[in-house]
Formats: sequence, C-alpha cells, structure tokens
Amino acid sequence: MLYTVGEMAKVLGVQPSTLRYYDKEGLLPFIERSEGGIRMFTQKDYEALKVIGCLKQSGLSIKEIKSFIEMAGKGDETIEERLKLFQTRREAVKKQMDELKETLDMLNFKCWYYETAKKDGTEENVSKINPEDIPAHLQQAKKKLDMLYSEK
Amino acid sequence: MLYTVGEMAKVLGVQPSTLRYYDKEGLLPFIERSEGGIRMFTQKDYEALKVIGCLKQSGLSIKEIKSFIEMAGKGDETIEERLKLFQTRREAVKKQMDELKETLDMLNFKCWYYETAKKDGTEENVSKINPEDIPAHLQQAKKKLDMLYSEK
DNA sequence: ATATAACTTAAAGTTAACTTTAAGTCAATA
DNA sequence: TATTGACTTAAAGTTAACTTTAAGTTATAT
Repeated sequence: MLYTVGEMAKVLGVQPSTLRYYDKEGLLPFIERSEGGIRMFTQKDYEALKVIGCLKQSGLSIKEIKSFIEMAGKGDETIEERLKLFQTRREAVKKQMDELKETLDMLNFKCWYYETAKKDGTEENVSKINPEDIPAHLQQAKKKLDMLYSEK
Repeated sequence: MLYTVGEMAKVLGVQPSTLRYYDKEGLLPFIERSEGGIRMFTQKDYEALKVIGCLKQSGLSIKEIKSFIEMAGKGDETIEERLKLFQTRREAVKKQMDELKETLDMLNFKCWYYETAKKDGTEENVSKINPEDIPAHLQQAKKKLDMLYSEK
C-alpha cells in the first residue's frame, strides 16, 4: 500500500506542507517518487515518521533529527551512536516529565486555592491560611511559592 | 527584601531581558519602581512569577497569561473564571504527561532495539525479530510503529 | 567626585518551525 | 478529451518568544 503526501499527512494528523518541509530539510531522504515525481510513502516511511515525531517530542530540533537520519543512513557503524542518542533522549523525557509533575502539583494547589475561595466567596481567607491548614498533599507545592522567604 | 531585575532573573534562572519583556507585555503590572524608575521585585512578585512560569509550562501563551493577570487584577469577581482556567490547565498538563509517557515507551523500545543490535554487531537480526520475542513491556510501543499494517 | 556596573526604554534583530503563495504538472473521473 | 483536485517547487510570509542594540540614567564603591 502506497500513500501520497496528503494521505500520509492525514494519517499522521499533520499538514501536507509539514511533510514537504521535512523532506526539504533532509529528514526524509528515503521517500521514493513515482515516474511523474509524486512522493510515495510506504509503511516503512510511516514508521520513520513516527520515530521522527518521537524525537521531536523528546526535544530534538529538525537539524538534530536530520543528523540522526544521516547516522541511520550509514548503517551498522553508527549503532552505538544511535543507542546513545536514544538513551540521552530518554533521560531528557524523564526530566520533562518530572518538570510537568511539579507543574501539576502547583496547578492542583491552585485549583484547591480557588475552590476554597469560591466557597468563601472571596480570596480573603484562603490567601492568609496557615501552612498547616493546607491539605498535606498540596503543602509541597505551596512551599515552592514561598521559597524566597527562607532567604535572608 | 527587594530585588532588582537582574537579581530576580538570577533567582528564577532567566535573562533580565525576559522579565523586562514580560513587563512590557503586561504580565507584571504589579511591579513597583524606585524613585529613579528601577523595578523593585518583592517576595509576592516572585510568587507571581512562579505562577506565570507554571502557566507557561502548562502551555499558555504570553497573551493568555496576560489575560489571566488582568482577571486576577479584578479581584473576587473572577474567582470562578480563574478556577476554571487552572482546571483546564491541569487537564492539559495531564494530557501532555500521557503523550510524554508514550514517547518514553517508544524510546525504551528503541534503546532495547539498539542494545540488541549492539550485542549482535548489526541491526540485521533485531530488525526482523518476531513480535513475540520482543520483551513484553516493549511490545505496545512496537505495535504503534506497525499500525498501518493493520489497514488494508 | 568619579568610575563602573547595572539599570532604563524603544526599536530592531533572531530563530525555529512551519505555512502560504504562485505558477505549473500529474492522475483519476465524466 | 477535458475537467478537477491533488500533486510539484521555490520563495516569501508568519508567529511566538525572546534577545540585542543603542543611547542614556541610577546607584554604589572608592
């Protein structure tokens, strides 16, 4: 089964122009063309695009992804290099997730804060609450807002 | 304790120009100035900047954060609106975390793939492996790469 | 009193990752 | 065979979020 750029874009949920841009930037050197010059995407290309999407989500730029594609094009001699790249990406994603967890904690605190304010009809009381009266699982997030207080 | 723009930037780990840019964009209407016109950041401002950072991390643009700041400036009448905003942000961050989890699964598969290739000295074997011979916890990620195969 | 480091503003510059446009070609349907 | 919709390229345009520059001011240390 072969796909045109529009079909593959639909499957991936991106614009056709995005795939053409990736091609122009050297991310898709493996895409074959019909006699008339039309791009023909295969299942293998879909896989490669999924991996490209994964690397993008992990924080790599288009240029960096290009250099990975070039690496992959060199075959077995770059296996170790590619392993290291994916290991580094894995650590980067773990870090991103940790940061998002912190953000989530803060948002949970803020939701609690505004739920309380809503019940009271005013921020007046909740804004002056004692740290001990904040639900235990939200105290850490609150402390992060207070950090400067602990300095002289 | 008061901080200049440079000191506050250092504490937050951003450029002073970033804080000036935020101020220009209306994110910091509450920052006071010295007689000479120098910005003086307080603990309260630090808290506000932390919340701004949290909203940014959750996916809000500078403009959207500005409209939140304006909301907050209106006081108690916007409590419910702000609650809804934080609830929406919380859902957005959860979704982001789910997406990152998928990315992590894929990276774990890729790490396993290249570790195996490294042991073998070639991708030859691992690239042709039977799905059943892939470690159980990695099979889901592998399936995502294969999805198009299941279509006609 | 003066040097210097950090502050001020407005305006221009940067960068990444697309998206749009224009002019033209290919491929499937009536 | 003609129409139509999707394809092609190169080049220009867009957007967000800063960053840099230039010209000048404030605050601190000697």
